[in-house]
Amino acid sequence: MTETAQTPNPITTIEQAGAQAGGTVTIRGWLYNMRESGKLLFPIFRDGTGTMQGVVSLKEQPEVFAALKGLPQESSVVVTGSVRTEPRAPGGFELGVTGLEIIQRVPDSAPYPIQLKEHGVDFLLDRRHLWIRTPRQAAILRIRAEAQRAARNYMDAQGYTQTDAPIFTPAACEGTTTLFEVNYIDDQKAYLTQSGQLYVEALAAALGKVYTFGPTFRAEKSKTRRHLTEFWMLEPEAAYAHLEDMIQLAEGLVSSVVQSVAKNRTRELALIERDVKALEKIVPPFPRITYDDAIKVLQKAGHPAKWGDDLGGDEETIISKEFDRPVVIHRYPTAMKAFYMATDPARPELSLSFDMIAPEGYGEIIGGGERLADYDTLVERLRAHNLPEESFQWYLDLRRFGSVPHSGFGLGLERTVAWICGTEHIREVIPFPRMLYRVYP
RNA sequence: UCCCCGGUAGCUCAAUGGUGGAGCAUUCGGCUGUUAACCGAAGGGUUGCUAGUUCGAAUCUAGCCCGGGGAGCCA
Repeated sequence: MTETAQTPNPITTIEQAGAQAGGTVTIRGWLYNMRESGKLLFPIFRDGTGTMQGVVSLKEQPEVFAALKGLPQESSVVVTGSVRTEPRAPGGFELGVTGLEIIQRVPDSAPYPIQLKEHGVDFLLDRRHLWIRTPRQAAILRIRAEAQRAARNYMDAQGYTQTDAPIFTPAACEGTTTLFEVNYIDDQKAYLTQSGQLYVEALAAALGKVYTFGPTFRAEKSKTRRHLTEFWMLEPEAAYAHLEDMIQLAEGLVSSVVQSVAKNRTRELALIERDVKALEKIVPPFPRITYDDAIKVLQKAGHPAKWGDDLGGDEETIISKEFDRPVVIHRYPTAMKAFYMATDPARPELSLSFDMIAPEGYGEIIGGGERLADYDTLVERLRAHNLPEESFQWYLDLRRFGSVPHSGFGLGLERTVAWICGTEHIREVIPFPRMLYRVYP
């Protein structure tokens, strides 16, 4: 592509174009769609920042008209024209096109596959690399970026240092879920991390308050709208922190992320038709109930739950529907939580754990709690969970050398963003979703 | 791994066991304010695969393949 900077008109983005009404600008992008009406063409351009309608009249711009007429969807173009206020145009502005440079013309023999109409999920996921060009998908990805930025800002402001846990790990962090095994160098086996949890504990003992924010992998055969095999998790961990500290941090983090998106991505939220009012209500403190009370709520709702049962998706939905904000459920039975979870000294059958359940049935977005600090108890738990002790020697070192109370949690980015966006499925909120039976494109 | 639903034109979907259709997309024609524009015409099919029942199967049966949703498990 040739450099077009020699054009006398300023190159601008569609997002910025409205501010230059009355002026002439150049936009570099793609032809999103085109409507024709006799001797008038209404091309709609997109450039990644938005879409803008153009107008070309045969009478006034015969050369541009001829070049544009019949140009297939998604052909790349550099267009020049005058920006003007136009109530009839979507967005309120339109571009009176006076110049057109076609960078690449999509061949007529193989037209762009994605139309401006509904498609099936399978079709779209097979063409995810093109699907992300549609305004809705682009808006969701911008909201994701805002959520990530806001999350980092909040953690940094709370005095947490961002660190990074390894992707290759020698063994499971938690014995329960399935791991992706990879061939490491010279016949060694390694696994893709399912959580940075253990490593972030070591980093907390080194740096005090830390968090990681990166991809994690779970080879679970889960086929639901809430699951991905590769997803991003933000995992804070703080030395000398207790359960209550983490619940408050989680409330602050989630509300800060939601408020930032509501404030800074209003255009995108409007485009995907998400009710901002529901988001503005997300301010701390969030409702909290104990696991004990959660069981009672379920029983009152006519659900045959009994103490000791795990809370599945249906149960979470029943509880979350009682509130219009995320709800914190804390102190689950020790038996149903990971081996490293600390127990409640007042009631040893309970763990100092908590989950945060998003409203509207989006499920668990946070899981965490206080960690076991005692060496002997931790060794007992490793054995009880049938975990290979030799792989955890470095982790046990954290209890040998200056063990302290410490706590943390994991926040699932995609579930959080899916809830904020109100998307049907979690796969829409990550650029290239990795799911059961789907690793293409 | 288990349970439920689906697979028909490029896409979204119709079609009582009796000649496989529509809208959109594509190509051609028309239209000076369109809003997934509209109007007219044309091309486009091994009905997921295999076997079976039947005079006759997109339709009924069995097996397999692929996809979706859910359970379990989890963020």
